[in-house]
Amino acid sequence: MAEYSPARYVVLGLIARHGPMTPYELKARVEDDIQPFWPILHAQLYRIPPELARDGLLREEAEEAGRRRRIFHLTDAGRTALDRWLADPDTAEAETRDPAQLKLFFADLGEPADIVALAIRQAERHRKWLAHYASLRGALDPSQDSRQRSRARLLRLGVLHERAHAEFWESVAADPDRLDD
Amino acid sequence: MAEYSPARYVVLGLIARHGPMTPYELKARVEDDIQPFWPILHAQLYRIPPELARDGLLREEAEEAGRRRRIFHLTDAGRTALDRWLADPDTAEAETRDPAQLKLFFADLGEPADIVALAIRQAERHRKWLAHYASLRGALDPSQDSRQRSRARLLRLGVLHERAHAEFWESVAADPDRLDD
DNA sequence: AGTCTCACCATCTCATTGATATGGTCTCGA
DNA sequence: TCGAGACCATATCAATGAGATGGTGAGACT
Repeated sequence: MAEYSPARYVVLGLIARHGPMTPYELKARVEDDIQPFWPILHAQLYRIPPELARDGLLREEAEEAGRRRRIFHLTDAGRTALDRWLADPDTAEAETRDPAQLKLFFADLGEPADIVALAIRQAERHRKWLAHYASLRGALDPSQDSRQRSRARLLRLGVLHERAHAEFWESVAADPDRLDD
Repeated sequence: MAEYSPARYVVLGLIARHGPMTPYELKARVEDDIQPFWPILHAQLYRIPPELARDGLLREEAEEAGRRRRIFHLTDAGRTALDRWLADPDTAEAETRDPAQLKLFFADLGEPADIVALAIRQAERHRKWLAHYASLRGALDPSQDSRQRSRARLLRLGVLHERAHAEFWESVAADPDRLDD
């Protein structure tokens, strides 16, 4: 059984959920919903679907009229691969790349005032994301269907994550040497 | 002024803090302390120092005896570049790549039981990291010096982060449809 | 003394992704 | 009808990812 990168399952999953799609539509959906926990450059979304089609997990269909965009459909093989991935509770470790934590790590090499300036900006940034996730969540009606519930579940993590980080940076701005949680 | 990637400042910072180093020592320090918020493949730590040396930010010195390892020293130009980076409160956005969140995002396409299995593993994983950070923090004496305080500050974020995630996944395992925080 | 073994250390290669520039196409309003 | 701007797609080159491979030296053991 072939091993695919997570980005490929993003493509399979989006098409499974929303129906046949062009790379351009994939790009829009990834930017809106997926970027925060799995960033994908838009160019990738033009490279990946043809590869999946070559492997039989998608089927390409050229638009008849006008722009003749390339529309990708899920095949049975694609659905099977997706199901297998979803059913597997094993996952690779999460990876984070946060330049702000890097600067904090090396803070002892710089001026004490730098920490505060950094912390103020970070707190602001995380507060913004927190508000964003909270408002997205507010717009949902999770009693509706399993898709809304799925979305609400993940947005809850977004809220908790951003809240923890916002509070951390705020506390650093207020007192860089605070020790307790 | 040239723009360097964060990985380069990791190299400059580690050498600034601990003195002249070989790539192998860099590798060990990165794995121990930096991996969680800025992963770097070990091969990079053999590519980057010669590049920084070419640009004058490091100076290479071959070991005299025995293994003749390549030892890299910080130059004045390197120290200046590092200081400028540390003093700049602007940073790029943090990036996260978490396959578990991806599976959670697409959970509505799979079986309800999959969510629970996934959540149990994730909770376990985050609990482990939480214990790890807590114990590292316990081993510090932050009244000592600014380096220990710096370390303690960042470990506090690690603790808060892992706690938030562990609690989230535990709550998902217990009740996948829980809505409140 | 020889040699064995393991930890230590370094580099190379090929595939994949990152970053971004470039360029075509359609719609709509002036 | 002809611009302007949104929509859409691909190409290019650099950087990083992933991991295989191989040398070196110190101490253990015969």
